[in-house]
Amino acid sequence: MFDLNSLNPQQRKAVTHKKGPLLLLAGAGSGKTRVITCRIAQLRQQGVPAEQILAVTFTNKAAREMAARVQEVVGRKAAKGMVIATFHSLCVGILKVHIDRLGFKKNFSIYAAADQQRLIRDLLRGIGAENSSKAADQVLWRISSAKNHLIFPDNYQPNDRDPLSSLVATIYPRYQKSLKAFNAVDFDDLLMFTVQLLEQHVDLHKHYCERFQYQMVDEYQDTNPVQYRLLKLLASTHGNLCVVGDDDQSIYAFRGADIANILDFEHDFPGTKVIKLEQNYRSSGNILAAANAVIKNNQKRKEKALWTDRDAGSRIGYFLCQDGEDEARQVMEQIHTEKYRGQLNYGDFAILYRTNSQSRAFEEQLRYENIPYVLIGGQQFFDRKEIKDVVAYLKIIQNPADEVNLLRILNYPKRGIGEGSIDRIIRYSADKNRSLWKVLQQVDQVAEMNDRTAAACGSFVDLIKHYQKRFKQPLWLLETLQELFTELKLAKEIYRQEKDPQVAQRRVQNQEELLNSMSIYLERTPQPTLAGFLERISLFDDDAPGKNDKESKLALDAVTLMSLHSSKGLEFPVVFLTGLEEGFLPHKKSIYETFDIDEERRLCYVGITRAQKQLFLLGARQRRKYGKLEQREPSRFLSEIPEGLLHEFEGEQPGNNAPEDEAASASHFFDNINQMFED
DNA sequence: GGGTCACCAGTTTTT
DNA sequence: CTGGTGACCC
Repeated sequence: MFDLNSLNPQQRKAVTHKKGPLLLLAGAGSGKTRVITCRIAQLRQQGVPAEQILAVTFTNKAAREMAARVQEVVGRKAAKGMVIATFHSLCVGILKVHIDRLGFKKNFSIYAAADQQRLIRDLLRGIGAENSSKAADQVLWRISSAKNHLIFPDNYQPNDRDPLSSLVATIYPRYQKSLKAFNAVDFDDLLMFTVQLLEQHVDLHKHYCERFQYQMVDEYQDTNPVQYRLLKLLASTHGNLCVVGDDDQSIYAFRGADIANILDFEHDFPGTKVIKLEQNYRSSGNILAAANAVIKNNQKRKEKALWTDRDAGSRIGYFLCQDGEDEARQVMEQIHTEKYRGQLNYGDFAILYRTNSQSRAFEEQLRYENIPYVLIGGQQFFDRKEIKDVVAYLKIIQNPADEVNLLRILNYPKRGIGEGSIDRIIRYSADKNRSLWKVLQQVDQVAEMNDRTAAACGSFVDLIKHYQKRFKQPLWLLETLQELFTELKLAKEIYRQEKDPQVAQRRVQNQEELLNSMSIYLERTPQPTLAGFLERISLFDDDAPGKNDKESKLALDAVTLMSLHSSKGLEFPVVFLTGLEEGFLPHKKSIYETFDIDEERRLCYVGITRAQKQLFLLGARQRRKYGKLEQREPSRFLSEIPEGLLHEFEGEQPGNNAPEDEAASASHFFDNINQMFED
């Protein structure tokens, strides 16, 4: 168990709160995860059955960590039956049981971005609209945003002033209809349909209110309107809703998060008890003072101020650099100095920036200096073509109605079903109003289908049916997957297509990661099924020990490079907050288009509060952008930090004569060459 | 079906 | 300046 005396007074109050709505305003580094786990333990101790406890997070990582810590505190047995899940997996769990009430079959597929985009592009082509990936993304973005606001296709109102919205009004209903025909739902549907189910079916609503009498929500400031509605529904009978969050760290407005959810919580849930956690256990005094000074410029916020009983620590370094390269070099210099001075590892440093494109200058410099680094963000494992191809097979085996994925693999690897034949099959399917899968099974009825193509379709159908049977054997999932790889000769196909053998090898290895993923799934799941495996990977609950996993990346001893958004929730002894210039932070879009400087300020606040011991702020006087040199102004947020907290450095002297510069970098270059030979 | 070239756009992104 | 995409050609 845990010791109440080890908590500070506010934490203790939060942990012992039992009934009624609770708003926990948890500042950065205030030990909120600890409070959540202890509160769950406390509830159990007071006799609340595990089954009645629900804890919701945004990310799989957060859910996994919370589950692990709860188990640590209360023990495995007392934790059994609790639901600690992401919003999405909670909803999948509910839909898996009840989605037939919405007219879907229970083996429904989940469409991720790539599947969605393919479908939207098909639909755009169908109405003769511009079918570029960017047009599709725009439409998709609007549909997603509608769904986040619980606007169903028949309620979508196009806006006369906005040409895109009339296109969306056309596409959205068709998109939704296609999804249903394919027995598929997208990520936003998972939430929207769950809300719909609970709103339309009183018995289900009642059932889940009784089931989950105590709810805890982490990162509540990031909830969007659907999530809010879902929580409101679940809390409507017993109302023991405890939300934890920090309005100052709300940085996801662009994807629908509504900061009003946390600001208005007391109003929305009458009788709310509010507790502020303001003692910070992460950062030194100067860092907190800077963070507080910046964030207090936001008007709409819950008043709070972080404090610590630790030392002020060293002052915050500010480097006004000549340009982007100079900025990168200053960071390197500080890494060398601080690493030596503080006996630190490379893993203790993080370089943060507003936009991912800013990582390049740092990457180049780090590589030049032979400093190990990891780049967080970028292409996701399951977004890679070779992975999507294999997953498409699995999805078809599970749900042959899924036509987006069916078309993806019908002729991959090539089996002699050309574009023309595919067109004829699609047209026949549309004419007769029969599913593609059905048409493929009676392909001889399609006119103008030559025998060879018909035979190819036949063997494709047989292949899928064969594996449908094979994958029903839960004990042989891994072997069957291996068998599928071998039968499809996927590795061969990749080597054939990809000229660069190294790239090809990497892609084959990526596919093999999927086998690892499966074997981990088998180890952890008492009753494994193909559907269960697909659900995991569709929800990005990526167990693959892949190099692209944020957690395993952070385990290496390497400097971390990531966007401010990705950094939320993490901490590092030394943090470099880079690109502190007008146009980057605040970003120019926020200045001229969305007019939400406050969100940028929160982003800055998130960056500052990642630092434990040492914070460096950097910005450049000029920067090369889109090929030409641009003058830059220091960020307005810098002037919000009291001067006494800062220690200002100048970067390279302006007008440094070129010859000297070249000589310096040349000698550096030879140093590195020499080092290489010494190894 | 694949390779090349011209053109365009350029914030953040869990699930 | 880059990377990604679409059109076009073999």
